[in-house]
Amino acid sequence: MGRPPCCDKVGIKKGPWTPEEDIILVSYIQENGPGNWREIDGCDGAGLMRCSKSCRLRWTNYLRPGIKRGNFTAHEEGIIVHLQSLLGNRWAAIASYLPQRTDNDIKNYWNTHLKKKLAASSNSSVSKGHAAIFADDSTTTVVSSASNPEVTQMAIARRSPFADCPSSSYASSMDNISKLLDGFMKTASPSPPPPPHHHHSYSPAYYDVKPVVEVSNPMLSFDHMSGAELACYDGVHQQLPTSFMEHGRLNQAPPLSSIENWLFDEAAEAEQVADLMDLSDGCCSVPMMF
DNA sequence: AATAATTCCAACCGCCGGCAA
DNA sequence: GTTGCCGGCGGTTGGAATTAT
Repeated sequence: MGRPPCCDKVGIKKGPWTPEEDIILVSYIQENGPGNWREIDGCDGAGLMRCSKSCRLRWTNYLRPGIKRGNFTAHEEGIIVHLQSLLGNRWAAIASYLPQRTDNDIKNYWNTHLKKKLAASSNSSVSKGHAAIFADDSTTTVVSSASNPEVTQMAIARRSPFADCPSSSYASSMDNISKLLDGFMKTASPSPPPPPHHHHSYSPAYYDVKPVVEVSNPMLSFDHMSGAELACYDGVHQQLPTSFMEHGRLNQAPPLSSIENWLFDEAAEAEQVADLMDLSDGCCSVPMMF
């Protein structure tokens, strides 16, 4: 016998999320923290007629803290290209090196941009051992694709259970949510967004209410006494969940292995080259090597 | 201005491993 | 030990947005 069955699929909503649903989901996670997806779905607590899977996806790919949206930088592009050559299509593993980007984002970017560039430049390959990057009209492309098991394992190991809580600051997502709320308030009736549901008890361990010491961002502050980042929800400053703290920017990344150092050193090198190319008005006839 | 083609990306689907009952 | 759910992952798709004709 396994676990009791999840809710049936009758009445489960699909398709694009509405601002109202986002608000409800954010409110629920604000109360309960990410991870209790089983309890979110349509037959239970949050009041969303969405399956837990859909909620998790919406959170991890769109609403979660620290997500950076918009164009990829040359640096990010270089890292993706480089790691893809080493790891293959292990988007989650690649995303662990770009905490501000979701695996879905990286996958989309690869499929819509980088793959084409790879195809376009595959005729003229230059290698440096395992991978070669080219510059063609302001872009970079990888050519070879030798898989490296050591790097693969390393990347997988980096994908911690808290990988959904990125090593970037909470602010960018608070910004996301702020924008979301702003957009919602503009379109919604004068009545406020639905209040958080309280089907689950408030957990002091998860959201400790702390006095605010310093506020540099309307939605984010910092408690020097505890070293905790405080998020402002509903006008109340609350300490971010432990998972956020452990993997937030306050937490230093684990020591890099030589291979990781190598990856980032070369990525940084690529960025410098890209910057130089930007300065030279996009003249990219010079091959860029990793 | 209208239509077609292309691009982009949010969301869904199916599979798998881990784990709870 | 077995069963079946949950969470995570990668592949795929549908439709909105953008660009080209």
